[in-house]
Formats: sequence, C-alpha cells, structure tokens
Amino acid sequence: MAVHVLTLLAWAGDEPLKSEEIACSVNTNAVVIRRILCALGRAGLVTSQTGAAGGSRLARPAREITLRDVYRAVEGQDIFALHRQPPNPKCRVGVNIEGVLGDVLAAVGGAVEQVLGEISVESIRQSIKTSSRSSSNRSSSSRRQPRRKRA
Amino acid sequence: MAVHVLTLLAWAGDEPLKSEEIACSVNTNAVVIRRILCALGRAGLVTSQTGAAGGSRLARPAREITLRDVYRAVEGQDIFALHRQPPNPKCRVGVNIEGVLGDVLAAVGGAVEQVLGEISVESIRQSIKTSSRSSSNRSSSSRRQPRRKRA
DNA sequence: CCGTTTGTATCTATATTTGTTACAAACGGC
DNA sequence: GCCGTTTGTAACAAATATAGATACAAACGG
Repeated sequence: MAVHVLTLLAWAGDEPLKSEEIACSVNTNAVVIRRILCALGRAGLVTSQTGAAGGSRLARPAREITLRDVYRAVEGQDIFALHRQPPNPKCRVGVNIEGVLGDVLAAVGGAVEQVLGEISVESIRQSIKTSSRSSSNRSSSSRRQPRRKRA
Repeated sequence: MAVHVLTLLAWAGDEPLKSEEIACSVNTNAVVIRRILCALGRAGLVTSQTGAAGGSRLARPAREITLRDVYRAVEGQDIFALHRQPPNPKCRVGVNIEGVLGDVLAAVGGAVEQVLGEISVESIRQSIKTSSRSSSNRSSSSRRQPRRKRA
C-alpha cells in the first residue's frame, strides 16, 4: 500500500494529494493512508501540509526513492522473527540457536533490501504506464489470488 | 522453530526423537512440534513412525537439506502479500499496481530463497557447535530482543 | 494384545493488522 | 483575526493469523 501511495504521488507531481483522494484509489480508509504517509514523512520521503490547500507530495524525485527506502520506512525491521517464547536454555541447541538464526535472518534481510534497493518508485510508475497500454502483458496477467498473510 | 527441530534431528543422527522431547528443547507444546514435523514430512525432509519405538529422524543427510527446503515446507508461499482488499479498479494506478508489485514480490522471494538455499541444516549445526565453544562470539552475542512479528 | 506415539481435529488465548470514529493542532484564504 | 479544511494521533472494534492445549483415532513394536 505504501508503494501504491508513492506511485500516486509520483503521478501527481507537484500537485499535493489529500489522504481522502489517495484512500479512494487504494480502496481503504483515509486514516490508514495517513498512517502510511506519516511513516513515509518521518523517513523523509514525503512532505505533508495541513490546512485547506494541504495534502502530501514527494519530498524528492521519484527516481531517487527506492522500494528499500519504503520498506525501511513502513516495515519495522524484522520481517522474519525468532521464537516467540525463548527456547529451553538447558538444551545445547536451544542456547545458541537464536544467535545463529539471527545471522541467517540478517543475511536474508540484506538480500531483500538489495533487491528492493534497485527498484525506484519511478520505475514502478513506468511499469504501470506500459502495463495499461498493452493488455498482453506478463506482469498483470500473472497472479490473482495471493491474498494471504499481512499486507 | 522448524530449523530448530531439524537441527535437533541432525544432532540425534539415526536415533529417532519423540515430539515430546523436541518440544522440551524448543520450549513449546508437543503438538506444535508435530505440526511442523508433519509439514516437513510432506516435503520429504523427515520421516516419522508411530508406535512405541517411534519418533522422527531426517530423511536425508543434514548437509543435503537447505533452509530453502525448510522455508518452502513450512511457510505457505507468500511472505509478502498484496493489498488485503483489492485497489479501486477505476483508478489507473489501482488497476495495474498489483500486477507490477507481484513481479517485485517474486524477485524478492527469489532472492530470499537463493540466500536460504546456500545454508544447510548441517552448517547450522556446525555454527551452534562452535558457538557453544567460544563465548566471545559475534553470533550469539548479538541480538536479544527481536521478539516481534510472526515466528 | 497392549502401551506408546503420531497425525489431526477442535478450541482458546494472544498478537497483529486493518478499518473506523473522534478530535486537537496547523494552515490558507478571505 | 476568523473559519473551513486537512493532517496527525489516539482510542476502539473487527478481522486474521498464530501458538498453545486437549482429545482421540490409527499405526506400530514388543
């Protein structure tokens, strides 16, 4: 949803968008959008203004905002997590497993961020533009079902 | 937790472990372990036997089981997900965003699997072995707090 | 044949996320 | 300076997912 929001803002250019307008396209409540915009604002990706002529716009060119920035702004930091309840410390494996898995998760997180770091909001916008031109497109044709697990 | 389970099984070697024993080290309920073992069994990573002398053991050498196998066995398929409620199809961005993001998620998933595919259960076991030898270790010393979001 | 263990169903508790209502603070136009 | 508008945030309800627990039939070995 955050990527969706930023893509809309990229499209709008200089013109500020109101959370209500964005919510309409995303098909959700305006407060949900404001929460996202707030997080993006704290990360320095967007600027917002209150008041009658208010709204939000990108803080810098869409080409200079990567999905990695978005990821860091809206996701906490731990996508994968360890045991909810710590393992039994009396077991030789239990004592150390969390430390070792921590390294694994760090490696995974790094790989995720590297992939996301190579994709800009502008490139997303471009993909959408081309998608809407040709309907015989591999992008939009694939996937229409995965409504599972955390948005 | 699945990695924890497999590491224990790798340690046990030929001797089958009961779900109750595993649950003790992981510090959870035996049924939770059995659920994991069942998923791992369906993926062909472990074999289990009922009965008095029953229990579970690895279906093949620990070196030939990667965390990618584990990942596929226990996680559904979509770690990241799209909008819970589909975007507004009347919006130019809303129509195509899911297709484009689907490609992004596929790329991220591929990167995750690639990293996990290079780590075997055996290497996890080795890391734990060395961890427990030297206490001045970067692995186990780092991280002790991230109890956030899904185990 | 009998005790043990898996596999699975079912239920509860807990955590997380989303959606919703409400409202103070900020801002621009008049 | 006032007034309507919009953000930022709090508070709460609803939906969803996961973990933990109890129960029990089926399978297996001695």
